[in-house]
Amino acid sequence: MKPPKKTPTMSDVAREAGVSPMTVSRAFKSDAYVNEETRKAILAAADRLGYVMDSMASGLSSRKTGFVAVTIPSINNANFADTVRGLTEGLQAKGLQVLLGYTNYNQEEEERLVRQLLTRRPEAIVVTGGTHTGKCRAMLENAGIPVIETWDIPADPIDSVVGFSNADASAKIVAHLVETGRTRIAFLGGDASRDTRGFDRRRGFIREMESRGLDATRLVEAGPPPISMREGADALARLMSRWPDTEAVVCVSDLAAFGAMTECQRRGLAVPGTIAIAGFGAYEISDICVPPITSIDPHCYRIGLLAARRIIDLLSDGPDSETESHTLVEPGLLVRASTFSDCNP
Amino acid sequence: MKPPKKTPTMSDVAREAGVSPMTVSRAFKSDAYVNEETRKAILAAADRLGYVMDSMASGLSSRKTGFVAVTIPSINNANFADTVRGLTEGLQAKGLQVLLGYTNYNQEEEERLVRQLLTRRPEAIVVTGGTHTGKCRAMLENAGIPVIETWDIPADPIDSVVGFSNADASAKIVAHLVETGRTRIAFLGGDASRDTRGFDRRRGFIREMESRGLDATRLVEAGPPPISMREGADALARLMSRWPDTEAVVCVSDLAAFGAMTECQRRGLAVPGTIAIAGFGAYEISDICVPPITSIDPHCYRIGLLAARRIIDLLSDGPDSETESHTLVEPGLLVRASTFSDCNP
DNA sequence: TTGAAAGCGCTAACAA
DNA sequence: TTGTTAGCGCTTTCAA
Repeated sequence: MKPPKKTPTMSDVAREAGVSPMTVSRAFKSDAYVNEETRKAILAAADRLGYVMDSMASGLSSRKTGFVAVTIPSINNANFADTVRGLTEGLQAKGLQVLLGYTNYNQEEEERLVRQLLTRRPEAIVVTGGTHTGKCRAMLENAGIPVIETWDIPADPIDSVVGFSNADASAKIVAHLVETGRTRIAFLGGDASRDTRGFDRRRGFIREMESRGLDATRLVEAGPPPISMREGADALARLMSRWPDTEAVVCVSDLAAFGAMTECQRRGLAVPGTIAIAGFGAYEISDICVPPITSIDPHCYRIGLLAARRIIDLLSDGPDSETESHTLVEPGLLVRASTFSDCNP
Repeated sequence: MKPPKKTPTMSDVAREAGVSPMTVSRAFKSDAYVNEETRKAILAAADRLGYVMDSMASGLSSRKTGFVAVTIPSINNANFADTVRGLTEGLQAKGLQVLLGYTNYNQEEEERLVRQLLTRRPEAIVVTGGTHTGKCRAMLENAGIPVIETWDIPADPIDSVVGFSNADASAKIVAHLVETGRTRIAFLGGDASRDTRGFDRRRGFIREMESRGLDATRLVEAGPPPISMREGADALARLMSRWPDTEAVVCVSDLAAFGAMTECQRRGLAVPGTIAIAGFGAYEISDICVPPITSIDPHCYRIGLLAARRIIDLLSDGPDSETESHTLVEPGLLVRASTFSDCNP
């Protein structure tokens, strides 16, 4: 299976085709001037030899690796996966390839990862969130490439931003719950210390509750992120034993929300009759479960796509920038039956 | 934000530290002989300059890029995400980095992707499944690196294999359903033509049904993969209108199974009383939903981990191979309340 | 323990 | 339209 012979190089192809290596190089870049017949002959020779370009060597020489580094908190999350899809698809047209890494929701891990990724000399880097360790931030600032922070509106951005306010998203949910008659509302999220975006959602919850003169102390912590469905269920159990008269729960994500809802089903608590439940993320499950769960759509795919556009814009050296340095992607409120009886099918 | 000065090179660090570039190179490889004080001075100089190694140049020179290429059908799937986690974590100790790409369950796309990935000169490549286009297979065979096929037991393996029989997994489910008294059993899956693993599960279903003398024609197609929860729900609706007396459904994945179950809830069909539902993949949702769904655990993370071990084994040039060329990871049957009343909580 | 020379596979820049 | 020269940033190999 493993032939001992080395992989052929451009010179091998050149010899096979009877041209110089440079001509082979041109033949592989579609935009270069090469005689059409020569190109055909070269491509045929390459095919005969099973030649595959070495884009590492190419990148070293041209100073264009074709990589865009991307960090996400977890690879096992449909939201971030959608953002990565948006990036991949948006970047593909320009021949840019995503180099992905995940941080496990951990800033030290992010620092390690960013260092490793920069080692590959990406042409741009996309990070999730706007909070980093000092060293990580310094590396990003000194990398000399476009940096895009996403999924957040950082107070002090490094460079470009494509994101939304997690706090405002929570506020939107609170407003909806209050408008539909609830006042005893709880927030179910992760430990305040680790998940910055989850923490922002919690902050937004507290701010909005207090601004409406409501009690904002019903806060249940479900452990470090990511919060699983199971943890959502357990947290709901704790919530109901501590504050049994709770009328609504704002969950840090749809996964926690769905877990909480299953716990309600097990306990015979009617949703939304006895307790209303809201999530975050517009995961498929919140749309299809019974009853469907009210959620916030952060437009994950779109965030990726806009980040890709911004990168392409920054990398094409014309000064005719068509994208903004800071792009706000306004999250949408999806009102569904878990908070609003008239929505019931 | 973007300093115009170029990123510093090893020579810059060497000058700053008053040594030769070669010594700097050694200082960064922990296993090389360098005076401890010299190393400290070099690392300090590197820090002062904000130096980050160029592993592309390093890879070109040493012929070791540190990449392991990995292709999965979809990035938005918890099962494949777990396999990637296993790979990433298993490879990390040896300083190998996963270079990930996804194929959208499409073999032409896989061919394109494999070509692109080989361009980066990975030291090994892991692919999902054992069916590829001819060109793709040829590229893999000629790449001169270890190739691991996963999530399948290919009839004609390219090189190493870490997987399981999708057909046998289905058969296991059928056996369980028949043993618990069902005979009118349906299979709910994707279009037969596209998703090879889904097709294998369907094949296993038919084989097992027929071997038990049961009718194996209740087959509903839910479109091209991936099958969403929504498609699972729609397919169940079609199933019940075509064969209303169906007693059990074997679904191609837990996501389809959960969608199907929500449809049952909407129609007032009792699960498992009226109809039993089984899935595949041991996704979290099948464990927590009400009732929990019987599933097959393919041990996704373990597949990734074992593939990583195999790669490390193959790459470390000692002939003392501790791993098998073909590793079978036996899937586990998770019997839960959606097929078995006594399991009800 | 350190350094000098050569070159990994490719492309920019120039020349023909 | 094609070729030549030089060199990208690093490591291998050999010598000191």
